[in-house]
Amino acid sequence: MSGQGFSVYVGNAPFQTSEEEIGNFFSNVGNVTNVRIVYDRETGRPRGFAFVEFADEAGAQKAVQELNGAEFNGRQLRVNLANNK
DNA sequence: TATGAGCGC
Repeated sequence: MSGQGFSVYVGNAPFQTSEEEIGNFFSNVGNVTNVRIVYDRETGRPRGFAFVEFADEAGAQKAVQELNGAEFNGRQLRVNLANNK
């Protein structure tokens, strides 16, 4: 059925936010194993979204349920299951 | 000193 992995897509994130802050925030719903902020290859600026990887898929799904729409540094986060390439 | 939908080094 679902081929989705343990990574979640985090959109609408503040431009000035570190992976540590994101990991700390998502650590509330599960065991975060990795956080990757997506930067632009051409300019090097943050593109405004990131990916958070969880140790378990349950943590990823809980992050979607609990943190999707949650406020983070004044922005409302968009959390969804990542494509997991 | 910037920007704001969307899926990646």
